[in-house]
Amino acid sequence: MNEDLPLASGSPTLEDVARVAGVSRATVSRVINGIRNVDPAIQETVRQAISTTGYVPNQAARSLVTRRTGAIALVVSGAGGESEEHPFPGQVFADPFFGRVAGGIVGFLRPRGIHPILMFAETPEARAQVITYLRQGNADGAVLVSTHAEDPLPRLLAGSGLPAVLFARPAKPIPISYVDVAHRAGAKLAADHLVARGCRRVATVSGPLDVPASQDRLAGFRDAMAAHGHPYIPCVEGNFTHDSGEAAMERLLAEHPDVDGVFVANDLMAQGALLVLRHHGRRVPDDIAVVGFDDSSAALACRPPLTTVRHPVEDMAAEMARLLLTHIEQPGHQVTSVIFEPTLVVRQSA
Amino acid sequence: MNEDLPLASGSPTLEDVARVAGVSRATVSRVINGIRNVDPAIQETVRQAISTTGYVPNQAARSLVTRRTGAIALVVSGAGGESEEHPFPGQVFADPFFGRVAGGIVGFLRPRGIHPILMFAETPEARAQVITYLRQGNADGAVLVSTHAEDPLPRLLAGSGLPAVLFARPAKPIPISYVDVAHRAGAKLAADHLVARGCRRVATVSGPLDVPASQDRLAGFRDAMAAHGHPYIPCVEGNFTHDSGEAAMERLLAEHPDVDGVFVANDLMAQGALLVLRHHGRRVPDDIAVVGFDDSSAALACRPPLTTVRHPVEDMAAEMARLLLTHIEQPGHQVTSVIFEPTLVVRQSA
DNA sequence: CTGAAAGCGCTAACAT
DNA sequence: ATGTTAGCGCTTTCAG
Repeated sequence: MNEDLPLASGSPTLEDVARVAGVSRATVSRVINGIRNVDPAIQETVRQAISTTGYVPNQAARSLVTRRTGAIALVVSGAGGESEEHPFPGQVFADPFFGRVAGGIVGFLRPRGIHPILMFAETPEARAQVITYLRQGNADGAVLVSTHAEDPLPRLLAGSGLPAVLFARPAKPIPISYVDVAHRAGAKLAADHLVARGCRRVATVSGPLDVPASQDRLAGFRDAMAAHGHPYIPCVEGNFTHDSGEAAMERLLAEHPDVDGVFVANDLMAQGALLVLRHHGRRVPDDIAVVGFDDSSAALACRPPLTTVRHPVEDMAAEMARLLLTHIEQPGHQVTSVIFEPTLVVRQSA
Repeated sequence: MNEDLPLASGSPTLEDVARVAGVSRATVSRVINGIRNVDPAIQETVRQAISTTGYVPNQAARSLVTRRTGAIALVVSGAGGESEEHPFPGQVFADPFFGRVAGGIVGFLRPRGIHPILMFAETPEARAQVITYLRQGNADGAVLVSTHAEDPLPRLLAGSGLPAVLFARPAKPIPISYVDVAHRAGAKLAADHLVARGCRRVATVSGPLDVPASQDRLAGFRDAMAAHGHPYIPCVEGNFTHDSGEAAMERLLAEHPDVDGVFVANDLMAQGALLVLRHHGRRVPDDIAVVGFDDSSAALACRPPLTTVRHPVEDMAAEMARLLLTHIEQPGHQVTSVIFEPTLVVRQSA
């Protein structure tokens, strides 16, 4: 090994390492990429050379030939029209839900040396930019978390032929892979629990009814309650925000003052509902039991702590990443959906 | 323009566009990169060729020669030791604060065609990976949001010579650029407001006292209260979480039952404090006034809505991105800090 | 098991 | 104003 050859200025390249180790570029490349058929002694020499030179591979050069970037896009998308209202994108990120998704994705991808590029797609321009960005080969594929039913991005993605996976089933059938939770089963868990604890006059606060998740939670809840002999379940529609939960609960109380149990379609709304109940002097769970959905950080911030249906977001996000990787590695892989089972987390609100 | 030349398989390259347009690669490159000195007629021909071929530039090839990736790392970092506790990284993302940072960064960077790569650096390995990742040229620089005072990453980054900017002043002096808010001035705003509304027995809940932001908010509050003739201000330390806010308020009430005003060092803790006050039957703001810090989404979720010191997080994040870009473009640029002035947002809690 | 050589697609001197 | 030509640093046949 030639210890003291002059290195070119700038950061060392394969060439430099090869010269120091007294071998060819190809050999250095082989040891770096862990390809066998390299003499152990030479391997050692090369490793030495790598550390004495302080060599790090140049990802651009590598990508140019392998056609892989080691990055994927993590797209948070809305339906559009939000551009004028906010000076900054990504307000939606205030929901702790997205942090959980990000955590799940990174947990799976990071050990594999892959990293997510964060993109918001709240306007038509932003959506077009996402597609262009992927086409330029800045990322090998995309995972998409969509907040609105009318979001056109899933279709754009499916049409582009780029590897992509959605969080949640699209509102209209689109040939694209996705992961989701069994919303109906989760709602049934809530219904069974409320009935089991003796609630007789049960109502629900749903999410926005144009999104499949909300529809399914509502339908699942009503079906389960019907099976328990409660054919009519009053419902007020919310939009998954804290404030809408308050408003919905307020209305429910006005229209059905005697409710003794309520299933709220997500924890953030349930938190708002709890505030309203307390304000009206209703004791939870004694006067009225409340079950949420998600088991987000909001559930623990509630008083009393919220009994809720656990949405395994991190596991789902990890699966989404895994699915994306198979689509990237096997371009012809068939469209797949993976459904997770929710569980009930019993705390004190019901 | 030669409409019907055979295109190579795969996606079209500059070469293909050039052939179709009947010009050289260099000319096509010039029009794509908006370099003048190109005949308008030829420009038009080239644009035509680009759209007929469906050409999109290959970013890897471009990066290889320009030494720019058009990506920066957005690093959320902790002090370490969190690896065993959580199966997934980024739990900290539950705090809406990070969503605001991300929004501010993207708002500034996206129009410039730059995107953030999300990285969590909660363990020593993860931190090393961040450095390696940057060295490999996967990103042109990093913005760092650190959650703990003992985080070693700022120092690693400063030592590496890679372009980087911090959110918030590091606990110990490090030669690295950062943006921050005038914590003392913000705390003074809170103090002045509490005094002006007639509070006489004032206390505070601070953040973790090993981080400069907490120290400064506490010191600024105490100084301002002293100036108003209140030399002794009781303080209970929290850690910026909802739960710690509850615990702190509980303790404050036990030790100083007669407090009539409290400055809580962030909104999440203030939310917890408000819950405790209500539980103890204290009316807010009549019996006791509460002022928070941040003006995060939690402030509006409080009952009553929280009077708080607005932390201009999005603007600060945008500035952080701007600063990083200047460091990337001018490698020798001097270390800089930018301090933002907070404002008081008066709602109903004080 | 190792080396030589041919590009990957693009930009940027340098010529013209 | 446009074309020619050299690479950027790496992987990967193909020989040996």
